[in-house]
Amino acid sequence: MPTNFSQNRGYPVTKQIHPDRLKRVETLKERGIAPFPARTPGEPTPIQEVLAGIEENEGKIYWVAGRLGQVRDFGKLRFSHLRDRSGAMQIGLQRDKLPDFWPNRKLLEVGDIVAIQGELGRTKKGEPTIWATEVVLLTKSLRLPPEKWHGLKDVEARYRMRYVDLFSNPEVRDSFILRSRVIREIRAYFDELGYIEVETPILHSIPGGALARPFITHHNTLDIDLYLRIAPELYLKRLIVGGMERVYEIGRVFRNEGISTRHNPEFTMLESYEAYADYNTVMNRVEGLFDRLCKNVLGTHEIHFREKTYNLKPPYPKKKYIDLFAEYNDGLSYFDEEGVRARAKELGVLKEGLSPEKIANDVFEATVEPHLDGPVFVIDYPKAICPLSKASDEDPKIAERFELFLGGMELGNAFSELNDPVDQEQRFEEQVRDKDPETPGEVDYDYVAALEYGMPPAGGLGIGIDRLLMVLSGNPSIRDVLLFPLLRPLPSGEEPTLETEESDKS
RNA sequence: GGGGGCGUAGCUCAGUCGGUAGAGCAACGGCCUUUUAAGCCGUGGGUCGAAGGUUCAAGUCCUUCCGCCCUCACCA
Repeated sequence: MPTNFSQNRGYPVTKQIHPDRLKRVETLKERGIAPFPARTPGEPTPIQEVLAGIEENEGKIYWVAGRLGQVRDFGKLRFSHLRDRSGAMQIGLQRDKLPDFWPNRKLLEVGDIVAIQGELGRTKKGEPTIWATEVVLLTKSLRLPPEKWHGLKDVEARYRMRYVDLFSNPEVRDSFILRSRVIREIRAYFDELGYIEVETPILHSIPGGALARPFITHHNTLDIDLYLRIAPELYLKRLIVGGMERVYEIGRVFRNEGISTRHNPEFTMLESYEAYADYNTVMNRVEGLFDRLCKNVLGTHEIHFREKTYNLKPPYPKKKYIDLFAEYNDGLSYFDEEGVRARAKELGVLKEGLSPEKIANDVFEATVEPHLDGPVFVIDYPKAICPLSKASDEDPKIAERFELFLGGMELGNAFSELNDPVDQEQRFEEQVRDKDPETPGEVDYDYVAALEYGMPPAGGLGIGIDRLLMVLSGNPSIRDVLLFPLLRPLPSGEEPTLETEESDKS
């Protein structure tokens, strides 16, 4: 009962070891065939390559290696498919071509990893086939694979046993190949703009750069608590102070918060900072990046996500936060404290003890965000809710900040970076006075010191890579773009030994 | 944390009004040299997520618990 993960009786899947397969391991050994040999014979050719050259290469000899599919047995002839990382193709085993192997043919079965040497040809119906002249078992599979036609559907089993999901549902692998290509293309984009890719600490002594509860850990030798980073922001801006001028980091951040279709406690963030730029520059960068991803990776600007279609051809509309606020709240002014308060109460989002700006922002999130399918830049946020953003030269109440919405989700956050050390220090100290558990408990004075040396005007960007991939790949849940999403661990228990297994069966 | 849904064979799923636990694929034993969800003959396989309760009788009804999914809340 492998997918009855919930039953409280220890390791859940050992029962899947198939007794007949264990016996076949013994038979193999008796016949002098290693079930888990160290060496792979020949040099396997990727199946995709074999198939691509079939017209000119028919009759040539190839080694291919991969996982064996279901066997179709005709007595003196057996067909199966073989799948490797690049694709799948048919192999044909004929008694007359495999006199030595033939008595052992039934020791090889679906799920085993094998290498096959043989001549590339076709069947009577034209199916490209390698007619084996050598068959070498590389790894015996002890568990029954999921059903050939439906694959593995049970979502919990798919996430917990992604290794099975990947080989039994080939389209899953495609999502992760897409992920790899998108990230490579992001790097190429920033590299070509002269950005330097950097790696900054993940263990922080003061969590900062975002508002979120951190994970706490402990360093034994120093005997101090450390925090897994909630954002790389403050370190990256130190590099701007240091004169690196254009830097980006793609890395994991950790937030000790809820899990949902849009949230995983660890996720991948892109952050970039560019000196002598402002948030307008950054909007151009985002458009350039998305345009490039569409052209070079997807081959289209039209994407489908959660039953809706989006066009990612730039430019994207820019809408002012204040205007959107009024638009979806009957013309109510963001700055009308009493009106906003009443509206929050009416919506049921009013919480006591919050600043007027935060109340207003809750109203914004309740009334405006559901309508932001995007792509759209929401620009010019009230400065009071943007502690790391620079105020507009024209209007000191407005911060030069934008958030990017796409697919109804907040995908990115960016601003003209606040580089006034006095202003920054005051804002940090206000945060510390606030007893909100998500605000830092300590001012990062070292970061303030960095600003005191002088940080050039800069535009910074943060994009949630996983959410971006959800939209680009059309997967509605963040778990489908994470190879190993966080699930509650199974109850620990004694894993039965194989001997126990056998005696259980008898 | 609230609400809703789900959990039955290795996998995918049925299971009516409470009345002996089902199918397809997979597995096991055979036959077959052109199949590709191969076909044909035969066989085995279940603590129905767990515990408790109601009942003559529970996969089915009730309670509690476990896990997963969706949703709301939360979420720079």
